[in-house]
Amino acid sequence: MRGGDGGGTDTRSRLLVAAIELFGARGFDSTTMKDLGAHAGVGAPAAYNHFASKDEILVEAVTWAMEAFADAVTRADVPTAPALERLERVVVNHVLWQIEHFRLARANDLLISSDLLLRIGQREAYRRIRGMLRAHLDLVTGIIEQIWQQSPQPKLNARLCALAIGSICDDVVKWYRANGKSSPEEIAATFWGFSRRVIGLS
Amino acid sequence: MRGGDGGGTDTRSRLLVAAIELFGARGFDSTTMKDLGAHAGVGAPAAYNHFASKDEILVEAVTWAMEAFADAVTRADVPTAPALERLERVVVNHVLWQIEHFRLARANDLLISSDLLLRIGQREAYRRIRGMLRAHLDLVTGIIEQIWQQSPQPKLNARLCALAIGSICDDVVKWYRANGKSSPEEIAATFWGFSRRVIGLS
DNA sequence: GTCTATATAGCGATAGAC
DNA sequence: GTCTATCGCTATATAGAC
Repeated sequence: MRGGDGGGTDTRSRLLVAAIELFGARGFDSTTMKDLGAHAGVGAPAAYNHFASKDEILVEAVTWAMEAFADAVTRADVPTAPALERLERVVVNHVLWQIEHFRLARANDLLISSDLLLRIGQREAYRRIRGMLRAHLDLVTGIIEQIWQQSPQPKLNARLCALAIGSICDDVVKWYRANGKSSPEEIAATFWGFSRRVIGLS
Repeated sequence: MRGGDGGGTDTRSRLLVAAIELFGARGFDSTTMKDLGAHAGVGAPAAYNHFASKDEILVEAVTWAMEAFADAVTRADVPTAPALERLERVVVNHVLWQIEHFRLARANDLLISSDLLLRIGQREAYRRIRGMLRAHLDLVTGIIEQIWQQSPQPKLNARLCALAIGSICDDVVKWYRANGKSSPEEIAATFWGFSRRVIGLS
């Protein structure tokens, strides 16, 4: 866990960046220590001055990425604001984060959906990461229920709506390809429209 | 390409099943030829009596999986039916297929989103698979536009709506975990409700 | 068509010089 | 803190017996 500085400014942090980029692009197993080192401007053995193993690089990188996501989205929420505005901010922040850090986001999605951390025996890191994802889902679920208290929508399940919104936002990169002429802000606005309709608002 | 029989009934087809299951669960690189053979009841060298390489097993397996999806969803469409019914059938078939063949679906999602085929130099297979995905997206887009001709919805983009529906359906396995008590048919009905709202129907 | 044995290559990780 | 050299291991793929 260290001091929580996100990795410093030297070889160590460059290795974390390399891990995100290369694990996300090619996967964990087919990225070699030599690749990581080369991307950070050093040789393979130098990485072992900063991390105990390749597995540890993965854990630190994915943790760093998830905390960055939480900072940008979950922790940017203001619980006292009107519920509808809160949901809009969460959705827009989520979409913008996915677009601005698409390699990082893609790496996280791949690693999480393939249960890689479990496979290599990193149970504690796995639980921690999933806990952060669940916290985000809980936040969205709660906001949706709060919105419905003000304008009831009895036939829907807030948890499933939150999942639907999350599924759409996580796939934002596909949309960029399909609609390359739009700015990130326009894409975010489109997504906010989808989210409103998913939860039953006009 | 062979005769298009889907792999026969012997070791060859068991190897294809093993490839889907294991590539989907652990990824391509960390699944060994020994693993594949063991899952098919033979040793590692026996696989080379049926495939030229590990890469070829991947290409054949993912092609087989995509054709199975197209058979279940895209080709089950009846172009002369009412547009709204067509969309419902496509969405429901998509969801049910993802649930019934979740390992296969998951494997395909992982392999496609990681651009694995490109990485191992299988450009032709890559283009073919992406073409099949695009065909499905084109189908849904066309149906949505047809629906809007009957009840106009000018402010929305049909392509983006098709992408949104696809993103939700592809993530169905997450929902199964979050709502384990529902039957596949209930889940499919919920998804159809989401899809209707995404395209702006009540 | 499957096996055992093996060739060949590349991986993660370490030792020790600088 | 990084390097060169190397160990130990495992992977894909092949050769040849059955």
